[in-house]
Amino acid sequence: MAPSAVFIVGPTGVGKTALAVALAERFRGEVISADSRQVYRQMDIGTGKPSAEEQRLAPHHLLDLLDPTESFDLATFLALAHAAIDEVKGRGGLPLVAGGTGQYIWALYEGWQVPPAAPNAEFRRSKQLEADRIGPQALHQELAAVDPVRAAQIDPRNVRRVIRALEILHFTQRIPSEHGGRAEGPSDAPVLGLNLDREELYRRIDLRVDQMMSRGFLAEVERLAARGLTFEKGALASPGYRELGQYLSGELTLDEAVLRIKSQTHGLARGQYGWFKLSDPRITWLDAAAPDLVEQAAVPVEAFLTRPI
RNA sequence: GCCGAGGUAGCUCAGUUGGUAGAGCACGGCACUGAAAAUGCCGGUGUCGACAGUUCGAUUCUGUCCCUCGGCA
Repeated sequence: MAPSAVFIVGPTGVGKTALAVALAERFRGEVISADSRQVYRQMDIGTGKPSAEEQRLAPHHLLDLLDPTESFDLATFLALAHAAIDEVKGRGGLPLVAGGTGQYIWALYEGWQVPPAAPNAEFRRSKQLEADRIGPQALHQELAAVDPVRAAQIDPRNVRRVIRALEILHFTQRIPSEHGGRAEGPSDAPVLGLNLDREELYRRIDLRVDQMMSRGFLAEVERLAARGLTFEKGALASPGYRELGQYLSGELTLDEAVLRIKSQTHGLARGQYGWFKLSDPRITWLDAAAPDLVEQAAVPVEAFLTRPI
């Protein structure tokens, strides 16, 4: 069985945190964040991290674990999330996994077996150089020669994916496509999806970006930039941080940057709907704008808590 | 009121020596098993301001009108 927890999913800005906190208060729950950027310290405003008040109302896990210079990944998330879930259950609480990182959510829910090859920066760097030299197609053929199955699944132009497959091959000495699979059977854990029609969602996102700006987002980015951090890759290669970084380096005016943050965040939300599909039968979709949202969400949670074991 | 410039996609614009049009951004969709807010892929969404004239055919040429922006009054 996948972890017995309640999952709360949906695009950025729909109110996942608020619902998670409300359910936590009601069911003695604790929130486990499934968010690839909220794990970073010093990235508070731009990641929409739960406020101090929200964190006071309900215990939160998997926030503020790393410095923005460090890297985080799926396997680390899974280990930490499982540990947090066990810990919460151990004290009789209800784990509420809430977040917008689709890969993390489904990997946890479905029990993915991640190929046991830790990222190797040196390997990746040298393969990237190779790709620059011989071209993405040639690198892709290198993979196809040993693992045509995996190669067929990856667009040759997606160098990053090709390199990852080669990395698995190199460090495990096993064919990449033979890895993977799921360790656990289907889960009966409820997955609550928060939905908002696109126009309304964009309106809320735009409003939220403006609020972030008035709450000191720029100062937050200035502090990071002052440390000499770059915005091209890693934690800071994210909507908001990237654009304000471009403003600080003079590539954009502040108005342009804010406009771009909004549209980039719209794009993020669109991408999240790719992971959380309205047609997915596992997801119980709720209207995020419903006045009785918490009541509606409580129903499947009750059913889950009182289910026969 | 006069002179000039201009009205083409949601926005900023290009273009058609007459054969119903295309870029960027925006927007829509897809993939995803240790970078995932990452990375890669696909898609043009349109009364070419309105009406009339010339023409086989007008977004393109002509006329009138409407609107916008400058300048002069």
